[in-house]
Amino acid sequence: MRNAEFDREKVLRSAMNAFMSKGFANTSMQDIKKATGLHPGSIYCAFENKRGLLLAALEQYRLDKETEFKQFFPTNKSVTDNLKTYLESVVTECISCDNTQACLMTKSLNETAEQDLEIQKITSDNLARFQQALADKFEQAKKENSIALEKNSEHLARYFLMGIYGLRTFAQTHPEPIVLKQLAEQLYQDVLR
Amino acid sequence: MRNAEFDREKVLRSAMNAFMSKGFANTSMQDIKKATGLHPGSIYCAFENKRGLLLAALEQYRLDKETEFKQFFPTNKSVTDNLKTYLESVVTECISCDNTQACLMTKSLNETAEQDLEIQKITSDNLARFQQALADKFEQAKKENSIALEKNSEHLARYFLMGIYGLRTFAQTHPEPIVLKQLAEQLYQDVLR
DNA sequence: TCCTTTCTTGAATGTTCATTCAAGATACTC
DNA sequence: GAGTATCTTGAATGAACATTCAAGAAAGGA
Repeated sequence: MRNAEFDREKVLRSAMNAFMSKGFANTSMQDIKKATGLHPGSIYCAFENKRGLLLAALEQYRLDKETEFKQFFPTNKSVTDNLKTYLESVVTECISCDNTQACLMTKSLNETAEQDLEIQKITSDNLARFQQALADKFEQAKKENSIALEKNSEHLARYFLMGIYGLRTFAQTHPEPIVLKQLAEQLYQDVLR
Repeated sequence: MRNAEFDREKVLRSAMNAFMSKGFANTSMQDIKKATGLHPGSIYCAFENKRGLLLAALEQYRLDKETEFKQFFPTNKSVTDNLKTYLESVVTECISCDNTQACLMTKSLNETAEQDLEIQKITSDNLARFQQALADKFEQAKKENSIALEKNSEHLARYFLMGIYGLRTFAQTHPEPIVLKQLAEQLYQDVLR
């Protein structure tokens, strides 16, 4: 008997970062070895192949982001304030120009869109799940009387998500903090109007 | 003496489509051969290498998109109506789920961001140029009294562009026409409010 | 302490790919 | 119509890559 030596979560987070900064196709096994510290054999033993590593990394990313998202919504503050804080954190993430600036879901969706239906489904489903989480928050905001009852929570969630996508792409060309904050501010205003 | 047989613009448009549907890294020379009808030797003779082909395709894309954009702004109609028509055309393009749905600029920016500074600069500059074209339209809209004079044209252009980016990404997960049209409609309202 | 089981290692493998190049084809010039 | 310059062709090349595997290392059980 002998247990695996590596920490699965750490390895997956390293792999996530590698995929986010270089993309899946441009990340070689050597890059992965450098990032994770694991030799090819171990990777193949644990995740079957490079694609399997991406699938596992996507799942870990989902878990991490869901946990992170929940932490932005403490019940002692209003949902709308929390949404604002969350949006500001997205901007902060965009500004801190490290390789983690992209979203692994959208990046993978973009790269493997037409070529890998399973990955397309996984990423689409996860983004839809995030959208639903947002819709739940808007529904809650109605109960707190922060937004009008006649508003459609699902539409608001879609629009907010669209804004985040846009913000992220925009940040790749203009990483100027002031500009990004201004855009986020208007997005927030427009959604909560 | 002998002239080249192929039509450079046609070849570049075929290459553009190949790169947009599969991405740069995932498009092999065989794919390019199939798409353009040109054998490797001819490609290398005309564009130096695969990357050179991308650079030429990016330039052609810019030219094509600038021409297309101008056609959306006939002077016999109001700028705001033209902007609306343009936005609707973006949605239509997203819906017609063919491989041309993505924008070659953002796709290339996403894929080669950290690895190729020259391509990063080219794509960023071209997107900034597009943003300026939008700002000009908003400035013009002020003169037509369609938007308030105190509005900042540059901010409006950035926000509008952010919306287009978001719309395009959103369309990859939800290509439902009604939803996309609704999002575009609100974007238009929010910008012109 | 030794044995067995499992994990780790990294060189070897075979494939895919961008790129090259020499032979062949074609159009233009004189 | 012959000669030449240029373009086209596609097989050959070599590099990079994902993947495999057999040998070595380490941990737990007896």
